[in-house]
Amino acid sequence: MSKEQVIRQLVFVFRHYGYEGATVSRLSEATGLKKASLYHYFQGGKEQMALAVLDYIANWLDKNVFTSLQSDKPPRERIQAMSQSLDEFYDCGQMPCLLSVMSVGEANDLFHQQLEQFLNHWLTLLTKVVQETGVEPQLARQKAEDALMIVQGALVLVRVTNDIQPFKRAIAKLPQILLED
Amino acid sequence: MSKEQVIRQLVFVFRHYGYEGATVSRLSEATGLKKASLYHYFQGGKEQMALAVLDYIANWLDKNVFTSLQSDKPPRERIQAMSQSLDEFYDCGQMPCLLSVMSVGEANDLFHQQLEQFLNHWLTLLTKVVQETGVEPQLARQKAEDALMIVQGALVLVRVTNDIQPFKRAIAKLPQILLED
DNA sequence: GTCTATATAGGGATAGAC
DNA sequence: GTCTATCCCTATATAGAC
Repeated sequence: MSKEQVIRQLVFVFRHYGYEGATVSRLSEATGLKKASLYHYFQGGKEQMALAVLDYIANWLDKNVFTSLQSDKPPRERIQAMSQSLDEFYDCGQMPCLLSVMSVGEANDLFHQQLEQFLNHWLTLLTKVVQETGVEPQLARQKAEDALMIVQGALVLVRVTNDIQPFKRAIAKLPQILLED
Repeated sequence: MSKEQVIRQLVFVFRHYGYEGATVSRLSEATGLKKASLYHYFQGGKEQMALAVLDYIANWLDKNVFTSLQSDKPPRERIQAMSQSLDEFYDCGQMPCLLSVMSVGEANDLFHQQLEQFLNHWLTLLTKVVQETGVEPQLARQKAEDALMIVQGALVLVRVTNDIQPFKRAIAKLPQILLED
């Protein structure tokens, strides 16, 4: 089992249980590796496992979302590409976001820097795309924030109601939020 | 110290740390009561403390938000009253929402029923207000969902960026989301 | 690399004095 | 009602065999 395959299992646990809920026992069970083996891969312990997960997620989004945001296609197509990737990334809203679950409690103390940097990067890229459509910088930034807000909010609603429709609608609404209104 | 005052301190810890992060040690420190004293108030232990917190929050929102949603004033005024109460309830976005932090991991297993029932109640009341303005039931429900989504999403953004402006804007936008568009 | 076994700290929870 | 002292369990982490 490659290290990347291990990390993918860790991702699942951290996203669903949060940092404090992601016990080494659960991480061990999910990966099929005994605790000592996990510590062989990640000598910094659970904190390093979480960092590896954050890094993996940042790379995935960079490759699948941010790249298409920066392509040379028209803004609308780039937004649609992002929407599609997000639908996959959040598994139709059923997979929680690390930004949400890692910005709470002890995890927030440990990883705030990474989370903030990542979110700002995302917002900056989105703002640029909106600006290209002739929108003023400040308003473009607000639209970018609105877009991420509705996605994050939809994920909360889905978790609580077990209904993925709000997420589907939020994703479908992204072009309108960013390009119209 | 009255039991209500104790619960108010518990609320703070659960909202900021989530269920698994809200250790009895932290709860003890926050309330100024030693562990054994907490167990005197809440014989069901930490789970009962969380239930008391959920109950307290539900009552607060019922009294301060839901009541004004059901008043006999015009819809716009009721929405504005709700917005104002929410600004207070979330302390300008700096106080996390239990719906978000308790819908993760073990807490979600324990409290899903309460969370879902509460959220559905809120959505139903909001939907009714929107319907009164002549909007079809299905669209009214979507507007209600959009409103709660943007608030929940704003709370995530505030936690990660340490900037309360997105929350302020989300609150200010509620009348538009619910009554215009 | 992966395991069993174990060390150490902190979690939730209780007994019983005051 | 509140406390000190304590129990048991699980959490994180490590040692060392294979």
